[in-house]
Amino acid sequence: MTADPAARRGIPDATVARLPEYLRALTDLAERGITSVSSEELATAAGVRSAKLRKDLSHLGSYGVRGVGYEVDLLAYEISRELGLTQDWPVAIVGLGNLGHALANYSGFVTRGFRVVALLDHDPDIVGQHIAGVAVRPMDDLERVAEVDGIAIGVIATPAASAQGVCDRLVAAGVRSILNFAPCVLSVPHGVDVRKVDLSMELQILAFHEQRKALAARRTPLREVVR
Amino acid sequence: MTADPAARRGIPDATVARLPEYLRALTDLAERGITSVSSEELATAAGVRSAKLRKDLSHLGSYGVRGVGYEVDLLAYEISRELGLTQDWPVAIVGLGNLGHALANYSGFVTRGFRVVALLDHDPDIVGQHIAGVAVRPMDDLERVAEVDGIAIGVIATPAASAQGVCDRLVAAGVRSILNFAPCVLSVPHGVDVRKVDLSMELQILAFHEQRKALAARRTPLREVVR
DNA sequence: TAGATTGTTAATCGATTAACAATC
DNA sequence: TAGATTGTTAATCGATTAACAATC
Repeated sequence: MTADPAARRGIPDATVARLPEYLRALTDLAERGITSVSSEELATAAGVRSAKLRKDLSHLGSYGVRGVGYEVDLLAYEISRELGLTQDWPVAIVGLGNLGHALANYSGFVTRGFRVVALLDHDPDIVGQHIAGVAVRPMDDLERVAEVDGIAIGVIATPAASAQGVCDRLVAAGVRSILNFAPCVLSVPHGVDVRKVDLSMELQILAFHEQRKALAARRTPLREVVR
Repeated sequence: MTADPAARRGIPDATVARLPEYLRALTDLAERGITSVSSEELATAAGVRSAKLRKDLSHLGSYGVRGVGYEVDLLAYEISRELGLTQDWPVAIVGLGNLGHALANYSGFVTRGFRVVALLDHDPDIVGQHIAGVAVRPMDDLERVAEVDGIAIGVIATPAASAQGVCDRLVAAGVRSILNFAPCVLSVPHGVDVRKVDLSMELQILAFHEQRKALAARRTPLREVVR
């Protein structure tokens, strides 16, 4: 259909979601001085099956050597490039309560192409504070900051009630990628990506499985139950 | 195959992962005084299509009324029960750096059946501090705490290097559900559930899509690019 | 009854897996 | 060459979607 092969090259969402995990495993290996790795070894380090890993990597290109494996540095670089981590992405965090505060200090944000360049909060008591070396600015500055600093990714760490309003302003200011920590659904126009992290949702999913284990143990007490 | 229908009733993982979102939407509706909702309305509030919502709910039972919709309170209760939130789950948080600190104070953890009953840290400077009304205890207390308080869910918010060790001790102490915030893969025996939340992974997935949007805009400059 | 909306079916779509030919 | 491991194929599995009969 499309002539341009790069335009066609659609990497499946499930694969994209695993690339950061592969990259993390490769970084670990590199730090341990390991220069070459098989799909079997890398898959184990990333917590997947080797067939899935090879299938995933095949979407990026052919960076392995049959009979040998993958060169750690090369593969790490190719995944980084595919994920867009060879560029620099300016990030703004909106809402600096406990969670926003922790995010601003989170080392995983600073590394790998992300730069937290702006912190914004509504509360006059928080505005002016320095967190992780960055001054917290008032919400009024949002549009100016987005333009001047060229914010690519907005992190929303406000209460749910304010999240949609903040999101609307970020989008109006040209931000097309949103990471939402507020426990609510955000509606955005086409072309804007939202990813949601809801800490209590994860706990609830665990509770579901925990409950099933408790029920199963009660139903079939074949082994002794851990006290 | 199995005689017991409850044992057979396998709710798909994808459905379980959405139940907390439905529950959140229902709680919002209830707070706004809305007592009845159609699948179309609830689906919009939860950010999914109505067909998917109805399919998901059909796995729990038949709690709607044809031609009318769902009673908000009833459905919220049934989902809560299915998720195991009508019980009380004692939670321990290990590692009280910035993130662990934020988690201990996170209101989403306190509500809905979860009780943060224990905080543990390795650092003598942190041990003894009170966070969200709970005293931080030394790591040596882990096994005692797990038994005495009956910890059901362990939250790991330590650096990656310590995470597997902490996980092993939690599992040995009888904890079968782990929420891992450390950026590493944990290996656990069969019967133990691990869910992982990696904040930087989410950013990386956003960066991938952001990069594609930038490339697409460059390739086909049909509309003006937001400056 | 007429209108509305659920619960379910059947078709489609996408992801996973095992197996193996290709090839280092 | 012999041994090892990739990249790909084809089969399976599970999730999504649209459509509609059931039914309030």
